[in-house]
Amino acid sequence: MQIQEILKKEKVSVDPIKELLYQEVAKIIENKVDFVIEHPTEESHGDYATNVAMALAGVLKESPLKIAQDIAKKINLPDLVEKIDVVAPGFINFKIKTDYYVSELENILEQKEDYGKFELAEKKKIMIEFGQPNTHKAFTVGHIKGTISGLSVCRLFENLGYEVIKTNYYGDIGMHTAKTTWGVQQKGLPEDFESWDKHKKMEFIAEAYVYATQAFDENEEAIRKINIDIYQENKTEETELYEKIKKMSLEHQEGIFADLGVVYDKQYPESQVYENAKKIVEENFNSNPTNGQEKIFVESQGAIIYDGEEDGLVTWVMKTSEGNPTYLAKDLALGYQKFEDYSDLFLNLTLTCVEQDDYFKAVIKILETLDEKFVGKYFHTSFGWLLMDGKKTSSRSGKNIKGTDILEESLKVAKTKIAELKDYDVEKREEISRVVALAGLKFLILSHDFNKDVNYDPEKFVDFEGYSGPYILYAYVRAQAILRKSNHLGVEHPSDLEMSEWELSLLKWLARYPQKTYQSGVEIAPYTMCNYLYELAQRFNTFYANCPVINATEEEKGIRLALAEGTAQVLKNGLALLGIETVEEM
RNA sequence: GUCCUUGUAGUUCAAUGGAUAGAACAGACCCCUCCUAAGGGUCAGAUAUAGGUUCGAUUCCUAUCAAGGACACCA
Repeated sequence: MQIQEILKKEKVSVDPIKELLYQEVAKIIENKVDFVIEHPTEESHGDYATNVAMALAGVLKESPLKIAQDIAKKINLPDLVEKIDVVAPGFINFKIKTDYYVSELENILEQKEDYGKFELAEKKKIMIEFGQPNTHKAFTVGHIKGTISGLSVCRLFENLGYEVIKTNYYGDIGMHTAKTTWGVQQKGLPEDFESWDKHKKMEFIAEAYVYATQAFDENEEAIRKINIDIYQENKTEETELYEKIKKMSLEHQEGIFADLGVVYDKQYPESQVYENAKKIVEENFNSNPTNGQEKIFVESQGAIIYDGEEDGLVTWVMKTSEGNPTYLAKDLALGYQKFEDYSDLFLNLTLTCVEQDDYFKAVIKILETLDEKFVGKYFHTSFGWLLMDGKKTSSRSGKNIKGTDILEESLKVAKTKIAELKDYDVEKREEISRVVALAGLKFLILSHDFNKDVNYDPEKFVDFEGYSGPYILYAYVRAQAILRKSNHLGVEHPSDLEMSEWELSLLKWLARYPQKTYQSGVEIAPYTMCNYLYELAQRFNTFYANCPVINATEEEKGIRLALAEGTAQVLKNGLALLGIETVEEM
């Protein structure tokens, strides 16, 4: 089963009107056929529509239009339906009273930051593992993407009502650490290294890794020795250096996580699961395949492997012929560790780049085979690459773009842009640039389906106009400006007053927020939230251009101010789900 | 070769099996005496190919083509 299906099993009320209409229609047709209540794409058709007549036409052998008319006549219309229409080829459209949407707007203003939050009957824990950088190596753009994506998934799950445990699993052991240690040793640490700034230090480390990788073939023996010393925790000059680099890497990473707004609840260093990984492989190693033991790992060419053929998978090495457990074995140990630390864990979700899809199929399959407690609990989801100019970057090539580069670049562009447009003092400019830059980068990354790659054009950087994070922030800022200048004292919304199309369009879209947060969460799809928020900002901007608020007549003013306030609130709530902060001016 | 993912305007992305396939950027125009023009408006422009399922397919199925990824001792 997919994790999405499990999440969808929780009974929560997402859209009460939809549920009401569904029940009423269902009563009439007596479960003869599946149908849906949906929002028509074209809003002039109505607020809700159903395809029930078309679906029923095949069963009843009658014209869908006639069936639709019958149903429309028979249906017991809820009070909040203003109008019902039947249209060719057989759609039944429902128009909802404006009063309902006004009352939903009241809910927004009352519930504020709690608007759109779901509550589950039982608080369940979900662990989300994301980020996973390696120490002794550059923090790549992929890690940036993973961290930003993971944070958003955490926020979305929290919004669904789960208790989320943010987890990081970082690679502080293995050949890459040995390579880097060797590389640094060869290059020699500069005298004044300690006084360098952390990014510059890290750059030096990353270069040492590239250098060692290129020189690996001629120096394999020396590097492998370092690797063994690290694994065996031998005290040598090299392992001391290894520890020093590790400490520095971790400080560096923590700084980046903080910049991105992530604070982990739990961190698992790979070195910590190493011993257990060994044990798991040994305990499940079938040394004599002919004795009928039901142990799943076997010997092959000096290594211990998992033969996944029966399960439709390939062969994976569990323990190298050198005797070290592989990353897969360590991931198994990590699984056990997670469930030991949190025995009441409802689900685990590991979020990585798409290249690990098949690998995690094996991890999960093996975990489920080894222990029943993992069945239906351990999941993996992936996201596509962050491409530079349509191409992948590699941490081995010299010309790679590091994670910190795109953070710095985005900040630089935001600063320039603000300096061009506004005359804020330095402190204010710094703070606004920081928020705007992150909004731009995060929105760019989150606005794509996880199955797809994201293109980052280093020339253009990210857009600050149109479909972008700053566009949404800007709408928020405009709404806040209105509220600041209106000295509003609570908001009154009358009214028998006929609303304009722009006001109605905004009002109705605001009410969609809860269902969009739900969809975005259960489908693990932050991009759905991006699309919603963009359209909200768009509708607000159109409203803004057509409906003066502060200079409106007294009777118009009530609802318009409420719309501005409601929009600001929903934008803020939605952006928070993406891990994006707001600013009051920009 | 086997398996997985993805093919929609010039470009980057949308569209729980539904009504006229939506946006943004780039292009051509228009709008600041009015709440921040990082904005609003107008025009032009797209479902890889061939079958199938369905009342209805961008969406589901099959094949082909194209791009990317995974596939034994690196993580």
